[in-house]
Amino acid sequence: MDSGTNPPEPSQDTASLVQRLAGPSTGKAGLAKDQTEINRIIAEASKGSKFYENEKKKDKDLTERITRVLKQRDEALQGVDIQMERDLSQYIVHVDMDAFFANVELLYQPDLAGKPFGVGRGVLTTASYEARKYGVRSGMPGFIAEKLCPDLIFVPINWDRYAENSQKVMDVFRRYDPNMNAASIDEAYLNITAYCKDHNIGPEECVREMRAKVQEETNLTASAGIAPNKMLAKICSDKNKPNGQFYLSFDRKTIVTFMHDLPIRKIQGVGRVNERLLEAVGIKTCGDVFTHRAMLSLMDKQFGLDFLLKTYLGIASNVVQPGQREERKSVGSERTFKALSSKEKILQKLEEIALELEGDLNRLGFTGKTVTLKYKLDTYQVFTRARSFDRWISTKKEDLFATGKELLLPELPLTIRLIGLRVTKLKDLRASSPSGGIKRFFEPLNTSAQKRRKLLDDLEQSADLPVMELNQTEPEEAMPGFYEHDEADEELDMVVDNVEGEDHPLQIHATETTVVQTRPRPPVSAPARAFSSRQQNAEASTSSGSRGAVESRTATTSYITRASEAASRSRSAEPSIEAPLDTGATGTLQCPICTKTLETDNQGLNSHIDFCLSRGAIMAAQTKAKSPVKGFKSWGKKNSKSSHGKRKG
DNA sequence: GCGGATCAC
DNA sequence: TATGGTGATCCGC
Repeated sequence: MDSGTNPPEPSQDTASLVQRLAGPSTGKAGLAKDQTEINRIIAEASKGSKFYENEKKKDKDLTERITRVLKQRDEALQGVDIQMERDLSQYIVHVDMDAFFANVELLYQPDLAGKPFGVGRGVLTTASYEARKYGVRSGMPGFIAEKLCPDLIFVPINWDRYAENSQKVMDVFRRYDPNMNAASIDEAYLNITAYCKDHNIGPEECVREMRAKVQEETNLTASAGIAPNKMLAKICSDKNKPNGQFYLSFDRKTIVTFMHDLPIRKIQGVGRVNERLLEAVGIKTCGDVFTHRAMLSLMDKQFGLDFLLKTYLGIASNVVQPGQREERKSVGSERTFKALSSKEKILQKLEEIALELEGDLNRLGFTGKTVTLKYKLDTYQVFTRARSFDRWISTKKEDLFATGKELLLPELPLTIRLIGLRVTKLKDLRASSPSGGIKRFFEPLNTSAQKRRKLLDDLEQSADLPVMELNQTEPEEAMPGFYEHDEADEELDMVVDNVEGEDHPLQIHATETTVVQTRPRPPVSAPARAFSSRQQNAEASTSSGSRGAVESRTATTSYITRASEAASRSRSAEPSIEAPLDTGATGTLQCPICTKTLETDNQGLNSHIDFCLSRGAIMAAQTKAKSPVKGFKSWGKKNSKSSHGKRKG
């Protein structure tokens, strides 16, 4: 910007010095050119004076201090990495079946080979690889897929087939890790460390062998990722898909490099919405997290600094265990249909749903205390209405229907395209109840196999659960999800300890985490905030087995755009996303980390935050990580104010 | 506790 | 002309 003729080193100093000389009142309004010119004149006039020399020295000192701070910060983060290496001991594998539904269908309908087809109707759960060449993707509406590929063949869903084949596949996986975690019908996490050791083979060879076994026994192919933790393994399994595998070298440098250019969207828990929010603040890749760490620390409450930093460093849980306990939180049923306005017809749909729900509740052995009605208008706006009871509700269709009606009737008249009922605040009727045993728990579920749910429940149950676990312990303390608290936490704690030891402890007020929790953490992991909630979600969902689109995360352009448009259309306008920091503003700012009040501009604040970050932020983040997690919320207080009307169509 | 949102699959 | 279903979590009320 200014005198480019200066020697290399002073150039930077000069800029800040000039700024310093200009005094604290450099408003941002004046804007660059005028202000720089003014600053220059002031600097020129001050030259040679004692004041000038003193300021020069002060500026130099500050610059050096900042250099030290940055170095310290880098060392701290490096320290985390180094510590992390201690934890590179486990070979974690994520296996993902290739185009699972499509390839299973090929086993039953060989004439489909080489043809473009999709599984599903309204929305495709899977597209054959042939169809993908046309741009057809899972999650894509059928009519769009058809436009992309007029010859597309639509194959109806056959859950029985997928469940059966999934069983076979999982059985293979289990040979390599008895504690394998079936993350969904076509995905699993394994820890093959023990297997590799026992059989004296390397992880890559092991996985190659396993995938070959799968293919040999099921004629289905799988892709896999091998990495030191689940997050990385999952990302890696996508790298050489289909029918490939990717081994992420277990050294810090490789991991950091790997993460650096990785689109943040690849991280589990970062969906379309958060991708856009992060993009709006300049974060597209995991490396950008580091670049914008100062801003992110200010946005901690919204984004979850802890989660993002861990992600940037490639740190995540490496605990693999079967989806065990019955931690189901809800049972529900919903159906989409041609939009209806007639009260009678709508009630009929509701009754059908009530019947389905009754079946599900009884089959699964649950009741609950809260019933939630969900309906979607023909405008696609979704609403829910709930009612809680003091008692366990009756799971009889008539009673579910009655409650549903009670919730729905006041809303009418409406034009509705979906109705659903869900029961929450569950009670597990088959759990180690007062007198009963788990008796029917493993009893074969004979009925007609048309229900995918049942099949998948079978699937889960077949993962031999130790029976004793179930009746021995109080429901409360049979809490294995506890481990989900990954070792990363402990390691970070250690690192922080080290860093703290080097210097005087910086005061860290847990800014928003009211309490530093020393109590045992709640069931299931409570890692970072925000995104982590979705991680938990993913973890938890493994126990019930999800059954949605296979291979979902293949972003499609057009309809995604439309979806988000629709979403924002119903609200006010697109939230105008402004730079959260006024880059030139000077004033009283509060450091979000140490909560200290600072009289500085943004640059100063940034420097200060860097300072805090290098020593305290990680610890603070850890502290917070141990308490229940907050979210990834609206954009700060400033515009968080309700755009939140409760209107309905 | 309720309702809206987001996310995974 | 026709965009799914199940389950989980978080936040602001």
